[in-house]
Amino acid sequence: MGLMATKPRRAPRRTEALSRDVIVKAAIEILDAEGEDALTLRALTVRLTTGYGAIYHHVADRGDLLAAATDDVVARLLADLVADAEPRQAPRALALGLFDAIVAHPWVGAQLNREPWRPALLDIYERVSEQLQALGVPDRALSDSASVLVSYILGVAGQNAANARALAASKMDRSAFLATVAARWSRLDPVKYPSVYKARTHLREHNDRQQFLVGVDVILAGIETVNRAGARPA
Amino acid sequence: MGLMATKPRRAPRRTEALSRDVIVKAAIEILDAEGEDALTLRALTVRLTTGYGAIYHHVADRGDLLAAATDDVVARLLADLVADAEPRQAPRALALGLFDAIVAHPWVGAQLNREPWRPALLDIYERVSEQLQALGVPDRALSDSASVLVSYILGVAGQNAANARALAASKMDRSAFLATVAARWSRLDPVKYPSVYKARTHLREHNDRQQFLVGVDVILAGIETVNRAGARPA
DNA sequence: GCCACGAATGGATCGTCGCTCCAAACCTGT
DNA sequence: ACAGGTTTGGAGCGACGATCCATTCGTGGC
Repeated sequence: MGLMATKPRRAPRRTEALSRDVIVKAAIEILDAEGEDALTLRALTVRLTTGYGAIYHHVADRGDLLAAATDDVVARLLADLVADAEPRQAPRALALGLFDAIVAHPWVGAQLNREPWRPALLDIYERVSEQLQALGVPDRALSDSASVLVSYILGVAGQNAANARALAASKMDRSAFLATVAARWSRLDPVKYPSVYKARTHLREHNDRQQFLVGVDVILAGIETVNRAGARPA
Repeated sequence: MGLMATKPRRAPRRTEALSRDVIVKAAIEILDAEGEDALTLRALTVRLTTGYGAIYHHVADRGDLLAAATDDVVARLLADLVADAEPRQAPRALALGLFDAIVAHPWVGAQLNREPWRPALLDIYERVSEQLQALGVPDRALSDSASVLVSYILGVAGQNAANARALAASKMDRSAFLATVAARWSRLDPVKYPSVYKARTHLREHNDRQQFLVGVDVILAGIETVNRAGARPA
């Protein structure tokens, strides 16, 4: 075996140590920049200039990584959202903070829906419960009330994630995409879909964030009404 | 070229004609029996004893197939749900019908969340709008009100789909799975999660269906309250 | 009666994915 | 110096969705 001068030595080791945290941060950057489908283990190895083994040494699997990224974003958000002094505004502020975070990171919305038992959603549920309790919701109605609000937030989060995915897949910019959607709605049969058809004119002035807030207000009003009226009939 | 007596003839053609509808029905059967991950094109070719080409001739791609299956289930459901004469009960009946359908076909919940612009959800939105209108919700508040309810339903649907996926992945039966979940909740830190911890005792007597209905009532009460109180301040 | 042509079909094949596995490289204590 | 454990890099596996093309069927024109 003579000239093995240039035998394919394996690549040198990374200088900075790898860690679960470094990997999660890199994952978040990929997710935010290119969407959830872009987070592949191969893309991660390229970005971190490492191999699969190194990553799987710190992370169980892709699901674990997505969950860790979601927990990270949600935990940071909840930490930043200091409790509003005004109890009546507190749930709104919390909900709006979640909404904004999910708009900024649509993949978080998808993940919360995919695995609702992970810490991220538990934290959210806990915070919502506390604020509803501070608002005067009786203990016996707390878990039901919190569930309604959390389910609503999850629903909106999921739709937001779906829209972001569709936008990314269409490879158009935001305004062109919205125009396409509006055009498709206008082509709907007004006989089969009278309500949807009527709503299409509002599409231009439509504001997702404001509509979300209206929904929160409706639910808060409903919680109040139900607990005031139905004060334990039994 | 002597003895080609047993040259590998391709398999004979199917006798009954293939069609988009036959394929969709087969997909629904697989989805109901084995969950959404089990719907692979290979499984479909086996079940239909055919090849990929035949399927892709009738169906654009896997997403198209899932959407078609969802549209089929939802359309059948909405057709069966004849309008309740009593307007106050109509939205509840609709919501409950959707809930039951999604419990029976958890993959429908996931798909509604994944692609909320497809006909299935449009139909749902339309029906909800009609019934809210019949209930006396003013036109200007219709789209917002319908959105809240639909988003809530979507949120619950998504959680249900997630639970079904987790149950299937765990390969346990339903009661063993619930016991595992309850055990995990009991191990939560009561200091960090006081509200969740308090709610754990209700887990035994917990009824998803009833909780869903409570949520619907809360939202309906909220819609009514908001529209009574805020009668156009401007 | 036959043939030509489009529609329908079966299956080999491709590229990509998540993940496993193992040897190489590194670290640490003795 | 060296042994044992930890961390790293990357070849390779099986499964997936999707494409592609040769084959086969059905059918309308002559």
